[in-house]
Amino acid sequence: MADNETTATSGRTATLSDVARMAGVSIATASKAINGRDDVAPATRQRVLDAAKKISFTPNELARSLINGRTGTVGLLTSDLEGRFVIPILMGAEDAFGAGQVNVFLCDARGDSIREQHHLSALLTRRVDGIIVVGRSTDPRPSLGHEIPVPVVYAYAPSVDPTDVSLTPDNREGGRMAVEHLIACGRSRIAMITGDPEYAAARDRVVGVREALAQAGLSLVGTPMFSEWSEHWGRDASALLLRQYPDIDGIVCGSDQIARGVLDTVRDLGRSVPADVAAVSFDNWEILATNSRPELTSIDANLQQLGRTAATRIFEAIEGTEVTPGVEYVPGRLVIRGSTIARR
Amino acid sequence: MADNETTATSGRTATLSDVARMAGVSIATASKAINGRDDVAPATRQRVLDAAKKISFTPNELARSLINGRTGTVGLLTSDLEGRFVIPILMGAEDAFGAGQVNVFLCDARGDSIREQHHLSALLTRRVDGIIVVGRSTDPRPSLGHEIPVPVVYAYAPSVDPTDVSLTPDNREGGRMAVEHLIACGRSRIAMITGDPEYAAARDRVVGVREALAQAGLSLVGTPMFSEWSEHWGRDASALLLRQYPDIDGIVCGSDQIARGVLDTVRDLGRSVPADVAAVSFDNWEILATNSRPELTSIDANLQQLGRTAATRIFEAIEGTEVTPGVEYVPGRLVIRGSTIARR
DNA sequence: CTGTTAGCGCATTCAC
DNA sequence: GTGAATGCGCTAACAG
Repeated sequence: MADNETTATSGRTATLSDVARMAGVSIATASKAINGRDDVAPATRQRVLDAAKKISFTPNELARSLINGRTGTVGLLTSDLEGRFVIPILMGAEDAFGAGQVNVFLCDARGDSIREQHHLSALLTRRVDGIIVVGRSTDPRPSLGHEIPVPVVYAYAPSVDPTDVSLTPDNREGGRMAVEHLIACGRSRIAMITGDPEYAAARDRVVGVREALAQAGLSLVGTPMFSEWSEHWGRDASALLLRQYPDIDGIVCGSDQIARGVLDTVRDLGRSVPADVAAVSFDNWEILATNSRPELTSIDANLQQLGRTAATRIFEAIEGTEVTPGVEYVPGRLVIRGSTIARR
Repeated sequence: MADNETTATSGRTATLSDVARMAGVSIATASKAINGRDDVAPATRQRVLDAAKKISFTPNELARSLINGRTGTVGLLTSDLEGRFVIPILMGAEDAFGAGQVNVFLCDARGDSIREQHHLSALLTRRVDGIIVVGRSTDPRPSLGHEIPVPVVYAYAPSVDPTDVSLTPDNREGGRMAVEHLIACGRSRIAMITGDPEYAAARDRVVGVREALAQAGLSLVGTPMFSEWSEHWGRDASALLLRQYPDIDGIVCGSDQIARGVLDTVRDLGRSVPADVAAVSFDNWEILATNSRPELTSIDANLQQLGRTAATRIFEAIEGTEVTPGVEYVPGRLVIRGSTIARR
């Protein structure tokens, strides 16, 4: 039960020399045959391939990597405990790399810089070809520095160092999109309830919101309400807001969670969404957005796209292409649901 | 901008022989010095260490692995797109392995068996020391077979093959815990609303619920309501249920999402949770459980613990310890909040 | 204590 | 076309 026979002659995993011996050729020839080099006689190649299959030979990628200096692996260094951001990014990266071509080491630093350093050295020691650093907020994070011998791309949280390559959601543009959509829905008395003001995401969205309002000759009703990213806050803030400004007809919510709270309160107050008050939020966290009454119109940050782009940048850097440093802002997309446009 | 000088003499990453040359010793001695072997003169060791630091030498783990046959990596093969289950499991596994000691390749097969096969070969080619397979439900999944030369542990979704090693949440016991808690809260008219009957998780929990009720001389009010794992269903089902059996005083919900829907409806009907109706659910998905009114009492599947155990089993198998095959059921834990016991 | 020798598994010259 | 030789970076016996 303990030993896993490899269907083969030996008890160990088969090596190329096993294949060569079995096919009656040299290791070199076996290598060429298996790697599809064209300077091998068709008959010989077939013999080698048959032998390889028979003993279920699996090339040892470690040995290959040792030779050509590339491992076909990248490290994904994250601090995003919950995995809410990192997973879509990881999926996007896997897409871009092509499944099975490149493998990803996922390391969770738990927000601890010591642990991050440990993981970083582990990754370098394993000779990853590149590193994607995923932060847990869009606030700039410390750079890993330039002493790292492989390309590094910062995703979600940009690096504070402008000479690094960073990708982050365009929250300002997101704020604009939210307001433009509300205006398109015929709203003009628009307020904003958002999360923790310590977060750049919260502040950036407000900036965008104000810009779009100004451009339409409007301005925010009341001041943006900052506190926490929770349903509780959404409930409390909207109660206060609607009491103070009963004629509000549109609310931009800093997150789907906040929007859920807002919906609860509006409902409790006997008003209707979207007829009386329309709500648009951020994140497009499906589990929240598609289960509310009504469903939430929300701005998706396109994280999977962000992951794909990150992978592409890594690739380019590996290939030697010049990658322009700096922060690249990845646009979001508006997903329209029932909280802004009534279903019929 | 393109070249990353390694602070060192050459333009390439430093190797052990660079260190040796610089310290004026042989490669072998340098190796011993760096690896803390005790047959090196203190002075020599210091010279080597200094040299290594100066050219920022990083040992090449690939070369090491090639020699000792172990890579210190494991593969996490998942089909859980959303990452809701896989992330806690991954974190548990990282814990158990010890951060930095072992690195994890995370591969998402997207529920596609072709892609899974690709990832599997990629992992084997990279010579991972073990593989953890994480399913997206607790329904048994196909085995990867026994031809695999490294230990495999199935987590969350057990393997259909009883000779494989599997770990899965104990949903039956979870069902019992839920009912026992409701009974302890003084409830006796208990109903159940749960998700898709195709899921073993849904069925297993019902079994546990019935067992615990029977043991207390009670039985379920009505029949278990199966449909989907959504808030919508929770709302609809509870409306129906409470109309049919107005004297219900406890509801076991198949998931936190369903519970959220139930809470909405109970509230809409002018009844109070937990005073009139107590609700307990499954998953303890914090974002849902701690943001409702009242917060949800929920059964946590202890996935992080499950991940830790999975890693431990892999470890044991690698070390040659005999690991008993079969399905191991990991107990959950009850997290009590306001939906069963009123806050004061 | 230190250095020499021999590989780990494979790909790549370059003669034959 | 094929195979012997060389080396990727490192460790593990052995000699000295």
